Amino acid sequence: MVIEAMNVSLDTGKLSGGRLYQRVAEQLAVVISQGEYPPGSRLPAERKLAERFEVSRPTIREAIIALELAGCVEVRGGSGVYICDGESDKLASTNLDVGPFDILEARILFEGEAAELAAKNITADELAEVRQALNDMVTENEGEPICEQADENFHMLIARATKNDAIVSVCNHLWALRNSSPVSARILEKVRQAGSKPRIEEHKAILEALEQRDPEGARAAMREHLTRVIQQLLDATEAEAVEEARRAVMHNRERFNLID
Amino acid sequence: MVIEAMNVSLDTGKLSGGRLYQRVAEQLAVVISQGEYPPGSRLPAERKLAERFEVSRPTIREAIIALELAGCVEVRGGSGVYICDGESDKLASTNLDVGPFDILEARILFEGEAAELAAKNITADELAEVRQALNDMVTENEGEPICEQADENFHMLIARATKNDAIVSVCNHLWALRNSSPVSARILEKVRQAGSKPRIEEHKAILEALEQRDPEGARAAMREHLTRVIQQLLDATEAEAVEEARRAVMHNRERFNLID
DNA sequence: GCACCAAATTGGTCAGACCGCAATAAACTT
DNA sequence: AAGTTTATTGCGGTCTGACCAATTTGGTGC
Repeated sequence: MVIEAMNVSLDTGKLSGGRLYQRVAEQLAVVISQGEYPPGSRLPAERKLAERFEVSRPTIREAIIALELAGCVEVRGGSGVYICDGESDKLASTNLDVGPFDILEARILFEGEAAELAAKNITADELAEVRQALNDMVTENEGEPICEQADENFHMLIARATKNDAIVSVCNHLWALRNSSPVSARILEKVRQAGSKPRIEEHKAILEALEQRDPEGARAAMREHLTRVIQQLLDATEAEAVEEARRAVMHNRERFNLID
Repeated sequence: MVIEAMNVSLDTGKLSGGRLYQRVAEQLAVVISQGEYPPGSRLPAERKLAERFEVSRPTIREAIIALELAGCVEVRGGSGVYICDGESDKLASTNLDVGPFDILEARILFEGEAAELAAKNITADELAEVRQALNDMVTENEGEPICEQADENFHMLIARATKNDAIVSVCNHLWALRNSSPVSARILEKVRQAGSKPRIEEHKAILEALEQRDPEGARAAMREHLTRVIQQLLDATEAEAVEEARRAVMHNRERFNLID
């Protein structure tokens, strides 16, 4: 028997992840967070859900497993799937699709302060590592992925230099947000195409401030750097006139006139 | 056709969870961590794994999804399943047991900036919500859990007032760290016993700065508040002379002489 | 009203099939 | 011989339909 696969509609636009189960999990999370199934209540049977979301039962099962691992639901064999009353924390932090502007703004605020603290606590060894990351960015500027990696290393090394695990964790979180957001991915791709050589000088300024143990200077250099990245993003997205990106632009541009 | 189900041996003793996929995921995680499949390498095909673990392919898929959500592996459609060079990324951000001092220090840096931004963007409605949260803290100061909740609400509302989802996400993350850390829980419990009335005044100062749309004042008030919390933590832990907490004290006290 | 058992419901798992993508090998072109 | 295109192979992705096991439910008889 021939099966017609992939005729799934779900044309409400692609949500996160190319995987079907992820889209279903997200939809499921939405209807749950909207209160359709209050905490403690039971979700419809897998078979019904499969019918409702127009996917097969295995897919529904996978989505439920995702929610289960996220701590949103509890599965009791033979009985049903129950919504945990564990707030919507998990849902919010997992599914929140944060735009690149928000992420960069947060990084300005946070990494600026982190750089200031790092300048006070960084060791010679760590300075060497940061310098190495900068070198990687310079020498391998053609190989995009490596450059991206070096960029992340640069910033994470500074975070680590603060000797504060919470700061490391937050920076990790921000990079994870950036990498997981589909919107971010698309916009960042455009920036990548436009080339980004001048970033080197800005990173260099940060490094020099750190080397001189200049907290204020490090903070300023970091904010300067990230502000310029935002500026570049604004230009890139404006040139493309991407619909939703444009909305973000208008929304953010006015806000950024207030910063610095 | 009649299928012989549940004749699976797996008699290596019951592992976690009654669910098959969880046991398989655990076994898989073990063989991966033992180096049988080094980071970057590819896992055998799902069909082979199903054969090896004596389960069906759907079960293997579910186990792989669990590992994927845990950040241990990456699934590339049409290609295979690859072991992530894990590093500190997912594991660290999930398991990292961050101490309360680090969290508070990060909050000083981040929430201070967030408050500054919030003062610029907060609306009248949001101000009312913040004021309500403060009231909850005052009136129900005896009921600890409610007070805790009101405290969290107070800070999260300010984060939301920035209109920046990334900031909301980060604050969420910091509170999650605080709540998930066993060390934090223990130390915070001590502080709770010592009473914490004066916090009200500090929160009030933050609210007033927000009401006056005073960015600098809001930042200062927030940092003042959190700095005092740290001070209280330091005193509480010193009085108790908790071993590891004391180490943290020594480590942090000298550092905080540099801040502000 | 209560204990008990059978049917209905639900999750758990399985086997086999088809689809589209990705990587590699083979054939072709230059 | 080197580079480019195309066919092949393998893999994950998903679907279907079935059966198993545990729970729930409703009836039944006491």
